[in-house]
Amino acid sequence: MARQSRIRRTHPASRKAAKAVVSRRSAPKGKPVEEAPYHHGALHEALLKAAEKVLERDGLQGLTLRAVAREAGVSHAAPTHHFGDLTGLVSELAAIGFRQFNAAMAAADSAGPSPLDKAMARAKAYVAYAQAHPGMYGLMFRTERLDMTRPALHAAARASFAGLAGAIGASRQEHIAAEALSLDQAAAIARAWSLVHGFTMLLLDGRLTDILRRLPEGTDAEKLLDAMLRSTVARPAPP
Amino acid sequence: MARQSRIRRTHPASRKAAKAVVSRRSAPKGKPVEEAPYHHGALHEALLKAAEKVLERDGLQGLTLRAVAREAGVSHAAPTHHFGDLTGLVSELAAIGFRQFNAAMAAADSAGPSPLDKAMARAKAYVAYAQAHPGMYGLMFRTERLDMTRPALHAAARASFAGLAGAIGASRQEHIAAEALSLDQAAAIARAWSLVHGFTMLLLDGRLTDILRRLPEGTDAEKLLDAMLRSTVARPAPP
DNA sequence: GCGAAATCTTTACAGTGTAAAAATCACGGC
DNA sequence: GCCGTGATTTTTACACTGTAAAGATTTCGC
Repeated sequence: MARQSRIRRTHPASRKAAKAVVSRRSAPKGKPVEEAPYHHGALHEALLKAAEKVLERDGLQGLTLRAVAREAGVSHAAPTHHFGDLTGLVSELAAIGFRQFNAAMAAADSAGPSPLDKAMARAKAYVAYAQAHPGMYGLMFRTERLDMTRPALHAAARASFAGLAGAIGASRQEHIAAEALSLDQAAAIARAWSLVHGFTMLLLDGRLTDILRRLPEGTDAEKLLDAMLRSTVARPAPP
Repeated sequence: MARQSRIRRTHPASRKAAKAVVSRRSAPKGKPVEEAPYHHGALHEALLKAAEKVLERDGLQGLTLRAVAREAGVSHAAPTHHFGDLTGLVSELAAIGFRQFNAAMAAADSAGPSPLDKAMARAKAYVAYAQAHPGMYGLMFRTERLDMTRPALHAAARASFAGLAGAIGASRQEHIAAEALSLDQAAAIARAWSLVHGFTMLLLDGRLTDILRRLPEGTDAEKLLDAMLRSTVARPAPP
């Protein structure tokens, strides 16, 4: 699609026309005088970093193959060799997102004495990651252009789910097997995941701003999340 | 973006080159012999119907202005005059989706004697609508290209939220004011909405297939939803 | 060192959104 | 009745996108 906002292009026109130019590729923040070699050397990772930058700066709409190539200072077709197509790039980036997310969840796991505190801390870490990296979370959960059969993405997403299932199992003092699940266990997992994922999506989509505006002065999303999780314990009334 | 799948185009090339052709525009299922007038007459609604058709057939990715114009048998620029841009068309279509959704929820409201049964019926109707119209639900909740300030969309979405809030209030035997909300009320609303919306999104995204596969033979999404809602009542352990 | 393979650029093409101009028709005032 | 004005629709044009194919350059195994 043609985006309306014009974006500055960093890639110079042609090598032949750039006789006097010292550096053919000028990465946005790279050292200025380096003679950029024809072979980048570590373009794979550079493209992924550029992609994350573009994603968080311009959103999902702005995350295009050509924008990433511009950000990395290479020709627009360079990413193809490393990722095949846009789905490939997006999937690799989503895998990075899942690994970041897993690390954030693991870090939150240490806090809290009681299992209830642990669960609250995990839920808050979940939402906090999504708020800190809205582009990434959106990429991981709201994009149809993900190829879940890619090994890196599949493994990272699976690890994320295993962490969730393990936490649920621990809070119920059960072991959750890798294969079979009881309906009760599945319901507990689906309930926890749906609750926190749904809240996150509604929050990122701005669907909760109306609710937040009607609350007492200065009540933010985290307070609402806290109250919601607490009410899940105290008040057994279903929707 | 350039889509890979070639799509047949129904719109003939040029009027001047179509001397022998009786009907200039041949709508996909219209009566064959009608001489299509230059002015369509009801193009606005025809475009919206075509858009819904394209959405449910080709998904969000396939919902383009030009595809809708082809489906309706008009030139690719015709929708611009009626909707301004793609955001306009998508927003009007989302408004239709919210109205459909509201009607489905209202229809489910009659069932069930106890308030708990009512709540379960509402939740099931919610998920059922999304499963029956996955494209529409995705459009309503997973698209950044929505202009929520458009009157039709704003009103329809607001009505949908009011229905939810009203149902929560009824189940708590409270009146939920249009302006102020207590933290407790907001938490109850956020909890119900997050739970059902999160479940729906995970389900539509295929993120629950792993869970469903590990369940006893023949357990489908509705059974899992039922168990999840029931466990929300019976089991007070948070995530 | 040298040929083969990997990496990167150029070129090309079909598809997209959107703006502007041209064409066609409906309709109200005379 | 008819004519101009405005609404509706098509044509044309352009910048952007993904992707394929071919050429240029460098690295690497031998």
